[in-house]
Amino acid sequence: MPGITETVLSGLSVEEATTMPADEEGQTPLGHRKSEDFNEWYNEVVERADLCDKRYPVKGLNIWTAHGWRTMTAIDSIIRKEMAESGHGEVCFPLLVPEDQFRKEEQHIKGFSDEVYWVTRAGGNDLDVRLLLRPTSETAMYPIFSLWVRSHADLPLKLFQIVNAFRFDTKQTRAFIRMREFHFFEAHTCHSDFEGAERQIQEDLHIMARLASRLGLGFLVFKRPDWDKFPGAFYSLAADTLLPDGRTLQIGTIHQYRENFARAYDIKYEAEGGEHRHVHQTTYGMSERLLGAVVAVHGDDGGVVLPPSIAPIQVVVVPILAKETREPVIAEADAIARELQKTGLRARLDNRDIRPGAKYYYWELRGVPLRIEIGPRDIKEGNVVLVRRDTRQKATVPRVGMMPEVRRMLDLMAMDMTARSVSMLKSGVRDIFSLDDEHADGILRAGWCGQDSCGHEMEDRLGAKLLGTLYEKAPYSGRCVVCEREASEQAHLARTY
RNA sequence: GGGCCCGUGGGGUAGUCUGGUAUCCUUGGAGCUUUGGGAGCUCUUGACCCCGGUUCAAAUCCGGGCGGGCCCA
Repeated sequence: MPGITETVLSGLSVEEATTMPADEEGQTPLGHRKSEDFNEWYNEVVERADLCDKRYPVKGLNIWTAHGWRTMTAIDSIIRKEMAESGHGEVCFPLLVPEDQFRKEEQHIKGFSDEVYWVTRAGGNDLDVRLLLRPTSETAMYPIFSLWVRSHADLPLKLFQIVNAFRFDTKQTRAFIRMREFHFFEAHTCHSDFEGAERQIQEDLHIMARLASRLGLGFLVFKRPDWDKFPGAFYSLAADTLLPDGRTLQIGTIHQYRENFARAYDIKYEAEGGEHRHVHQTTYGMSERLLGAVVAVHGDDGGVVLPPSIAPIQVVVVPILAKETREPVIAEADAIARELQKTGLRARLDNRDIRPGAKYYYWELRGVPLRIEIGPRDIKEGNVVLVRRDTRQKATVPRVGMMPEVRRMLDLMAMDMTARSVSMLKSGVRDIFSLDDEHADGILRAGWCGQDSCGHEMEDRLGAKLLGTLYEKAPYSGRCVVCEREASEQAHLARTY
């Protein structure tokens, strides 16, 4: 990546990038280093970067702060745009689901009943029909879908909502990654046949790819093993990204339901020939984990690093003030900020009365992609200083015509972030040929005959979860690491979040 | 599911064993001053998770509750 940057910035004055703002004693702005203690680093950075407040007195429920929420809703905006372009309508169903409605699809109940929150009383009386807080909205939506879908002309039905959902997860909670109340995107579609649903899944995968690219996240799509598919699904696909500690994080899921839910909820249409058929359904789910992944993958010892696409502030202008040159410098910095805003960038002037260095640390912690410094010296020379957040590379560029340079640097940063994440993912995949092989953290790849029993054996012996087989299959011929029968696929395993 | 640890200003902590004035850092507020990578000084706001017990006296000891963290399966 330095190669790319140097090429593009050639002709400009580029200073050596300072890798990390460690002081002489080696102290970093945060109390923990990402490379040494990822867990502590993550827990500290989400709060210090002002993305959330974890002091709400209920475990697993955090507060979205203004900065965190703007970042999350920026991700939502990308999703909404994708939904609009692919012909999905946005809806918003109620949070509460009546118990009897919930109980209609057997596998689905089995999968979720241990995790649901119940509302059993209201206004001092016990409820006749208990209500539950949606853990996902199939059971809220599908009885209504059966009213909405009447004929083939109503299909495909493509809807989505972005709402909060609740799951009483007993595992350790973690900001954005495992919450009991979480910010949830769910698309639900109905199709006249299986092929229609399959085409929908292809569209979802393309959306996943574009979104991940905008977030600078590398990912792999797996077909989950049967025992790990979504409760009620015919099959499940999942997008997993790799975090720096070698564990994977599921950031998106796509499910083929076939007619499973349609039968349980009686969602039928009249076909052109007059006969009545059940619809085929799919769902596509993502959550605030997208933000968690961005923080975990891109952050460094100085704080969060946000991709320009979702940064609430993309460029911060820091004036270098001195007593006698104060007014002209602020005026110039303000002019720059306004110009940036006119070109459509989210820019902000920081004219607080604190030292510039303090501002650098402050905005770096919050992940602002680009900083512009302007002081008396720059004004005299007709320059400004641009500083990238990810590499901390500084470039001095002429004040006249700086706007294209700002754009270019943001674009470069976005591309480099994606490239780094993809390369980290690639280098994190390792082949093993025996269950006794020493193996590092990361994604382990091993020949698999496809039998459940061999899959479980791998999980047990390797202490990892079977993510599944790659959805886009690479040709493979080898032997199952457990039973040594011929294998035409590779199982992928990892410790997961 | 099993085990371990911990609750002290907004955040991080000392004090708890051995009961008696609650420590330090940071943050917040005011002022002076300073500004090309976290400046300094002065003043200032702010805390012992809850309930009960023992005691002249409880952050400290005892019991219960609630909350939180970590490890293993």
